[in-house]
Amino acid sequence: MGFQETFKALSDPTRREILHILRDGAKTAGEIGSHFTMTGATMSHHLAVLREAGLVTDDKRGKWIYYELNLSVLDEITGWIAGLRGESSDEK
Amino acid sequence: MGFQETFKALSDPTRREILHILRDGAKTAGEIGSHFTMTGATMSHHLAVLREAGLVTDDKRGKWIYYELNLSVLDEITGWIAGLRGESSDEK
DNA sequence: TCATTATTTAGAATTTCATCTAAATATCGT
DNA sequence: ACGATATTTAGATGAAATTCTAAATAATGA
Repeated sequence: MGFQETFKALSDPTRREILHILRDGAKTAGEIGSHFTMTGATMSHHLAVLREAGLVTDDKRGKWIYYELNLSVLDEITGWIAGLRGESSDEK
Repeated sequence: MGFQETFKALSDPTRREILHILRDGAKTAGEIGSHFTMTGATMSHHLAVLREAGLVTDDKRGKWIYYELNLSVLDEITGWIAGLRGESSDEK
């Protein structure tokens, strides 16, 4: 994983909004997509970026794939930021 | 400003390392650049991106331009992440 | 004022990214 | 097995980002 993929994933407004939508629980790709005007293929791409960054997990149940927020990666981000404040940290 | 520029700025490893280098105080563009192999022009570009995102401030003193970390923007990031944990926040 | 040093700006080359359309895969219900 | 639905994959396109070289700007010191 690493900060590279995480920050890249967070650098797109659509993807940040997706995370926001997932605050109150898992949703299917379709439900998430219904908040946007882009095609399903584009949504699928964004969800893949978020998944590869570890920011969401996916869970296939029958016909649907449920996406859910994964907060632990965000903890690493807050940790990295804390490291900038003096507690010396190694990660770049 | 806004999250767009901030996350974009943080999504590049060189720029994250620059922030790290600035942990222990302001440094000139040249001092910062000496940690990397890229040209001064490229460094200047990265510093401009960080400045536009509000992550650093610059202070011209004679021949040199000192760059310094600005932590307040990073507070907004931690706030945004906290908002993902339930405290409903509006920003995307 | 002239040469030198520090840094930025301009413009070009290459790569990466967001998005689309079309096609593929998988599952469900009949 | 068939048709409909949910989602992904493949391939293309245009826009944005990173990096470079070369030129410009600004400040210093002789």
